[in-house]
Amino acid sequence: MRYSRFFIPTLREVPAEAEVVSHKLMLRAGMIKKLASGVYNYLPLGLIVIRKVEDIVRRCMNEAGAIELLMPSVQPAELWKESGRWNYYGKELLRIKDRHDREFCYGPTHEEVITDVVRSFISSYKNLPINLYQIQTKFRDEVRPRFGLMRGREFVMKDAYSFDMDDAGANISYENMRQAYCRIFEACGLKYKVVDADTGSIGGSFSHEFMVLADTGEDFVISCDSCDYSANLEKAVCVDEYTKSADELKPSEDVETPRAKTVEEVAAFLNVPSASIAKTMIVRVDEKLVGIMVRGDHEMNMAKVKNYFSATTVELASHEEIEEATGGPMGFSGPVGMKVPVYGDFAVAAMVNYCVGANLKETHTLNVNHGRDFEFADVDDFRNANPGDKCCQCGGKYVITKGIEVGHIFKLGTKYSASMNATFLDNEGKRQPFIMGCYGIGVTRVAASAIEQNHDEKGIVWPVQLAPFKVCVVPLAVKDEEVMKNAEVIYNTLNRMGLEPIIDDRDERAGVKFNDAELIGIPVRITIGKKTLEKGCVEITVRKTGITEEVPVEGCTERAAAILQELSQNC
RNA sequence: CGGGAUGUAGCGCAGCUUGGUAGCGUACCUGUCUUGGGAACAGGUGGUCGCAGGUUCAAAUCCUGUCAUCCCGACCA
Repeated sequence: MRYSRFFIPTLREVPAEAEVVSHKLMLRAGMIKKLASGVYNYLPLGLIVIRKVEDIVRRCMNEAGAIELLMPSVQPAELWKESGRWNYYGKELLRIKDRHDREFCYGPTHEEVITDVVRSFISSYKNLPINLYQIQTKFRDEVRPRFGLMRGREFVMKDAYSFDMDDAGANISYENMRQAYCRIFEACGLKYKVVDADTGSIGGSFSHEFMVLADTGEDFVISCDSCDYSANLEKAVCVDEYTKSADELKPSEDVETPRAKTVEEVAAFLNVPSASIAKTMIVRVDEKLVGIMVRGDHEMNMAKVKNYFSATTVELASHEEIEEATGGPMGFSGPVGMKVPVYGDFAVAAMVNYCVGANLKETHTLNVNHGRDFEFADVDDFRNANPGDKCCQCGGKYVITKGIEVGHIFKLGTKYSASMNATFLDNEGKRQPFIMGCYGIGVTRVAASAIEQNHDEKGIVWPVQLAPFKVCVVPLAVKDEEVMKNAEVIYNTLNRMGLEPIIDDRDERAGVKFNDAELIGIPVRITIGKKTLEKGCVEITVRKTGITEEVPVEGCTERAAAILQELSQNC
């Protein structure tokens, strides 16, 4: 590629809209351009990188025996009504109508469509298992798109769906995908972690997430410091490690706590540790209101609540609902006299003589005790894990790191095949629903997270595998015949060697070219200047280390190849 | 959806308090000169100041509404 004939609109300054590194650098490097909130143009340089990710994904998926197809991005409402998700999916589903007023949606995922395809054509166990995938643009009307490609509304995703005749087969398909995913992220040169995950609204029985570790990640990964357990925050199990204090129960008393609503405010006002306070959150589980109590220094985990009640929706109650449930205003809820059932976290169940809201304006009650003042409907794990908590597998300690979810695999079971009547005949001639799995990779998000993980103050430092160009040939004096002649020879040789070079043939000053090459993150730069050429040499600079070496013109391309080889192995 | 903020040239920003010819840097174009780390000089192109109302002789500036974007939170295969 010739730089002068290509289209890389780099920016010297960061557009004000960008907050995180990958977003800033993608804008500055001329990879993307925003069209609307969460909707981006993929400019040529960005597209090359996205295609690289797609190629790796495609290769690994094919090797794993999956078969590519392409489904429509616009889907009829009927299929979604059939699976029950038309109502369930909520506002994230972009619903549209055609000219005949028929309802459609822009596909956020394709379980319905693939199930429809498979039930139409596969009716015998002899054709199973099968794993079909596509790489396609999705649209999810996110409440708050942010961070550029990291959380866009429109994005490119690889989604695969497996169909098996029985549970054992489905487990094999799942494991097969898990391994394929590891190969994919390794091939992309990313540092990642596989974690236990909640199944969320896609449903199903178990699930793993693939997290790229980066400080700017939106997800928290809980892992154990002494075994291989890791899970996302929603899922990470908090064990009941508490022993109830044998302290004598004190009589309870109401105290006024003016203007103190939050646990921190109450703790500060009463001058007690927040761990001696129990907060009571009113949540709406489907249509029912319940109270959930967690220790003041803990956070309630909505996913755990949702799973405990096997609910479809769990939301924090509105102010009106809180008054309805407690008879008191928001901020002062407590379990005593509550009109709805109260559930306690393990940690609360071990507390004695604790402080709770009194269900009265600006009042809390001290020395409350369950068993005496109120009863729990049940006790379970309802909170987020904290660093230092006991590992649920080995008793080690949890540590917390940030990650970006780039892949998610689910074992779906018969969720869709049952609701959509997708069946086959088994070897006894009996009709059975397919056992399904689904497997997603955020292709555009992989590109963004690669930048989060690989950058410095000068710009992007692409892993060789994802670099839009592998070598940047920089002739310093475009008008110098000797320099240009050598640059062209080197460039052509690199091209023949398949090293995907770009030659910066622009009539720009050295600084401009160096800065752009560094910004867009080309792994290896070959600099051809008059001075070094007089010695029969060129310079090779490695983007990642910044180290420059002088090598003879003869053999400089082989040296570049060797460096690239080494770089891709170190990833 | 709750809270906060911002919309002025491709990008980054000033001007608004106290209404009176729309500015700076960068990018872009032309020329001279320069050429190993974002050169210099000279000249130039480009904006109905987000949009719609209102107040006023006069609105980027004041008022009302609206739209868009961003941040925090809630939510999220």
